[in-house]
Amino acid sequence: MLKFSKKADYGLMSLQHIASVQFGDVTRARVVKTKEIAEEYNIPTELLAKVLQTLAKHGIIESHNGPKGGYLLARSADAISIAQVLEAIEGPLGITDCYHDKDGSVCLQQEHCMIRTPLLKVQDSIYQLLNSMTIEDMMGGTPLITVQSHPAAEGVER
Amino acid sequence: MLKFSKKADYGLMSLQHIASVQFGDVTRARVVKTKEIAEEYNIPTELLAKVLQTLAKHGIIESHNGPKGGYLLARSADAISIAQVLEAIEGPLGITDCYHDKDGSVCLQQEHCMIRTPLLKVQDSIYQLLNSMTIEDMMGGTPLITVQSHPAAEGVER
DNA sequence: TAATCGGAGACTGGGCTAGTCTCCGATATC
DNA sequence: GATATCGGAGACTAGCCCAGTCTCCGATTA
Repeated sequence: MLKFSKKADYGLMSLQHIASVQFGDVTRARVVKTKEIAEEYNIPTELLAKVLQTLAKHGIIESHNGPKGGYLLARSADAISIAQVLEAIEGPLGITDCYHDKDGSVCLQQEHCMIRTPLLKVQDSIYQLLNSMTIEDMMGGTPLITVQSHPAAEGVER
Repeated sequence: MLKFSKKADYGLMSLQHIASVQFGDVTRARVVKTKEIAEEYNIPTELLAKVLQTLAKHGIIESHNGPKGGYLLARSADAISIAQVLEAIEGPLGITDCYHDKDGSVCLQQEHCMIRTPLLKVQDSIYQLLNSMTIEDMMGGTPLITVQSHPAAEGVER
């Protein structure tokens, strides 16, 4: 449950890789080709291409065509949050359907639904969590995120 | 992305309903029938039946057969966390596949995967969040969960 | 002008989700 | 003890979406 898609995994891996090539060792900074990432991480090249195209379209990475082309981060690694990457690849974050009913589809349960508001808070908390972590945090550094427990719920057994 | 399944929604709604019937007004405490919930919230009866059976099998609610039968919470509402409900219905929480490779399937990316550890921390944080909120929190009370931001990531634009 | 990049869209197979159907067993009531 | 009303359970189906493939195009550099 609550699983990331493979595309999201591939996207995060790629960004971490690009960041490490681009910023890890200044003397070797260069653009990164799709094929290079695909081979290193055993990802199907053409699927990865789609993921990178999506990230480029959302302004997270820059694309450069032609021979010697490839991708670069569009901004520094600490300015790219996991939430941004996930939203680019998988669309808007939404724990339940009823928070983005673009079309006319109305939640059949809404007349008596009591759980909408509490779940919205959960969703916001998850979003904050994902938005507070960046690509930089995934490069060797250990993330320092903690969650403040709800006092009334302490001691819920597992 | 990161969406709950409909079954999970139905399960949470049902538990909130059962809890409010059972504990909301002591003079009217009674067992709750599947059909009653299904009709009130416009949920397909037989699908809801499956969800409730699953919750019963996991010891979250008690079933009573026969006429005048139905369901009751197996413990108080503040002892049932959202995480427990989700795990019962959707299986173990796992943001990425590679955290529960029961069978021999091995992550093809694992040899160079740098994002495993950081993502595990994200997963734990989400779990804590879901485990700190209970059915009781969904009954009128507003949940008080907050997330402590990662200092280095503050100011990441959206 | 040719080789090497990314851009983009159509297409497909498979697995999962949501929902249906059917039959069974337990129990309360008369 | 017969019967009606509950839950228990498993097979089945339709549809959606994810993952991955194929193909062709445009841009750029040498």
